[in-house]
Amino acid sequence: MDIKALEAQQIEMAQQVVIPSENEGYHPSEGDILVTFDVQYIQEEAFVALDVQEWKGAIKGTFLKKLPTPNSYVPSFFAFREGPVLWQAYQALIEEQSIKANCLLIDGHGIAHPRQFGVASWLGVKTSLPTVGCAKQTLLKFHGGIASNRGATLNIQQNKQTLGFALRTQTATKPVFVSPGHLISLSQSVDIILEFASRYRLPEPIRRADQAARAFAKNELEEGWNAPMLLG
DNA sequence: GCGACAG
DNA sequence: ATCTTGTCGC
Repeated sequence: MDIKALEAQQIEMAQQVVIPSENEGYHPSEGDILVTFDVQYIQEEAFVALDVQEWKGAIKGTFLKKLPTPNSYVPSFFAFREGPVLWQAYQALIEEQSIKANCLLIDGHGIAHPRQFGVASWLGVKTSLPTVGCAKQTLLKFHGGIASNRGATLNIQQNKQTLGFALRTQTATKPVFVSPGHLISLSQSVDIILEFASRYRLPEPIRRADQAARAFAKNELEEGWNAPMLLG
């Protein structure tokens, strides 16, 4: 892959990202469909899991799709590897299951990225849907300590602009890194992640998608629609 | 120049 | 992401 071309494309697409102010943009309503993505890779095959859940409502199930991976992974250009695969899987969810999302949750970054364009922003621009990124590692350095209680946050800034937060989802566990991808505010992004991370460090939909993708990659689940997995 | 670098 | 078991702790 040509890094210069990717960089140009990244900067061009980043200009399309919209991050509303605190009181505007997407705010989940009861019954909204939230779709959460995760991927496992074997060689150049991507095993994608889409967890479907209603806001304040039922866990609907998981859609599984196997796809070829078009691009290799280049650090800070993760969106170009995983983004197209997430996009294809979401199109299949619409076409095969007639399910459309009100908001997408991505295992990765939104605008908390060196060029403000993580995979959540990529998918947001492609779908014109609100997206939230939640990552286990940060790409941007930040200073200061974060309080140890659940709900504590620390701003992740670049050029004095807040791009996301380190968020403690459980008392005395490592924080996760939350940032809006598109069409949602910083504070709403944190609220959604905190709401979903009621018991573990990672939000439950991400855990479900991760587990489903792993089982799918091991051939323990079949491609297509799967009823909700039991237990936690 | 060297190391670090979401998934 | 993946290569990899049991073990410790809440």
